[in-house]
Amino acid sequence: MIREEIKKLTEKAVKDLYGKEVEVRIEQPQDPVFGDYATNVAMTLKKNPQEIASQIKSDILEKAEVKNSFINFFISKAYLQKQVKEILKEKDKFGGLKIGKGEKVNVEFISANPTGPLTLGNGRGGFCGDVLANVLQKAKYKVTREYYINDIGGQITRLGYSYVSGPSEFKPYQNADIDELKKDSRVIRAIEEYKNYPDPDKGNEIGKVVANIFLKEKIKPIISEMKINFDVWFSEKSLYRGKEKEKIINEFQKKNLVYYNKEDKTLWFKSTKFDDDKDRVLIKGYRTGREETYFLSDIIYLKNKFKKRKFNYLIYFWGADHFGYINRIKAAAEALGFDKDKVRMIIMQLVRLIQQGKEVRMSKRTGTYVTLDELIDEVGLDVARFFFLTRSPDTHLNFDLDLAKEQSEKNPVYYIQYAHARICSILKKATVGDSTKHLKLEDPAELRLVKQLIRLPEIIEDISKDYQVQRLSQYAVDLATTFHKFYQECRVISEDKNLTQARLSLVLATKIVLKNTLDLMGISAPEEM
RNA sequence: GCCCCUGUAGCUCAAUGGAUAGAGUACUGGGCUUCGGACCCAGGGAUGAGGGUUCGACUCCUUCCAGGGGCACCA
Repeated sequence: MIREEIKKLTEKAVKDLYGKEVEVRIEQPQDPVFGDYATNVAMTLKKNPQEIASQIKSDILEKAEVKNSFINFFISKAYLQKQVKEILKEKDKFGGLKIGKGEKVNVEFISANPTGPLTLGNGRGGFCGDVLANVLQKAKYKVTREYYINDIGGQITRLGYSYVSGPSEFKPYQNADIDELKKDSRVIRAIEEYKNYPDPDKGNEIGKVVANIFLKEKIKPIISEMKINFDVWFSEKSLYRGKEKEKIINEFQKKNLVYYNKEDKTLWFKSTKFDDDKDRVLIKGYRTGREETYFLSDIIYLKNKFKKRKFNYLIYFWGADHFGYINRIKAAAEALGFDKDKVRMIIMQLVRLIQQGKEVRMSKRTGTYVTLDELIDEVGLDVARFFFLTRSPDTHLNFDLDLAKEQSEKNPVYYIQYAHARICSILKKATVGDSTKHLKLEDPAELRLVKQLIRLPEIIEDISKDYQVQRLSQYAVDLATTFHKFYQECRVISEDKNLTQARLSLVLATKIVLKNTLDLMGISAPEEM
């Protein structure tokens, strides 16, 4: 990676001159007159930039020039020409890094309750989670994509009751698919059983039957339509099969981190010892039904991930409504002796539905209900993915289906795909020869394109560090733009055989990088459009 | 009341504390006898308001204004 190499060169120069070990930051200037890469190290060290610049010598650089106290680096042609060959050699491996060192990462996302269809918010978290997982994999982390199924608890019980006493018992998804599922023989059987033995817990049984059907027949198909492959579907219920619950409570007792309230028979975890606002209940008291809180499940789950399955990092994609949960989960991690900094939550701001300029609440009855599969049907998967992937998680997303439909034809994703199709069309007209020979690439448009190509590993590195997935779509657009400009400036197939071969190699390299980028985003790279 | 997020061009969004704040879209005007015009080129337009830190602030701190989310023995 060129940025890495420049960084090392600069750090060495600083060390040789001043005997200091410093971490140098290499950035990319917006204006090309300031070079391809630049550093402000002279300013931060309060040293003479010219002195440092003169100390840096390498054939990867054409020059290192000082302007406004920055040191500006210009990459040499020879280096760029060589990089094209590298890309052709690495093919789909290009962009890959080793920084993950094979460490295990668990990325948990969507994890929607199996009590209703997937929403736009689930789509947002789903696509971002999936793409982050792809990127981390590319950076040599061992990634597990995981879906946590809430198949136990109040939601499920209420869902079950809604089949017995009508939809009003289950507000969030009134009418949603209830009539359809009421005709299902499995559901009918569960309802019959309930009627024969009207045990309060049976509501839970019906709920479980419905939830299972929902998961299998509604959620999983949409997820495969989203082109997301989960490695693990983890059942919350399964957490209670062994003795983990008791073990954890014992451990907390030994560490004096729990207390029991006799009056209402609740067991509390002292999360205030770890930066949480208040203590949290682990075992519920006066309510009927289940005694464990969701929080307790999550503690068992966390331990399962860290201890039993030996993950090095846990990443959670949550909606903003789960914000308050961060501290208590981190508190639990600390209490169990894990490093809380290895538990990372990515909070996605909520998606609101807008119609005719006003926010509307989801409701099937009023016809203002947009589900994820509806969106994908309407605009296509590539557009849907790109739509969510361009926005930073912090953006409060106002979703207007009419606007999305109207703009889908102009979506930048087509601009990127068009570049790919154009490349394929050129490559059909000629054969790329021996690319190990010297590639005579000298035109500014050619060199700009190569510089853009070799940024992919840098993007992977940046995303692996800060999880800002939107960098990737940003990059894809930049790359497509640079290619289209190159295409405008330089004719690929011409009388000049050497030049044609050099340019064909460059075009093929661009195809590889573009395809790798689109693959990471889960977006198709069409040969023709 | 306390905690978190947001406010950038008409609209939708970018910008690891860096140099002249970038794209798309919309609008205006140009460019194909040549590899795909779903393209390219040019133009006007923006950091909510005030203080502060810094050589340097959309970015960090602070006050205010506006919007969203959270503050459960729900998930």
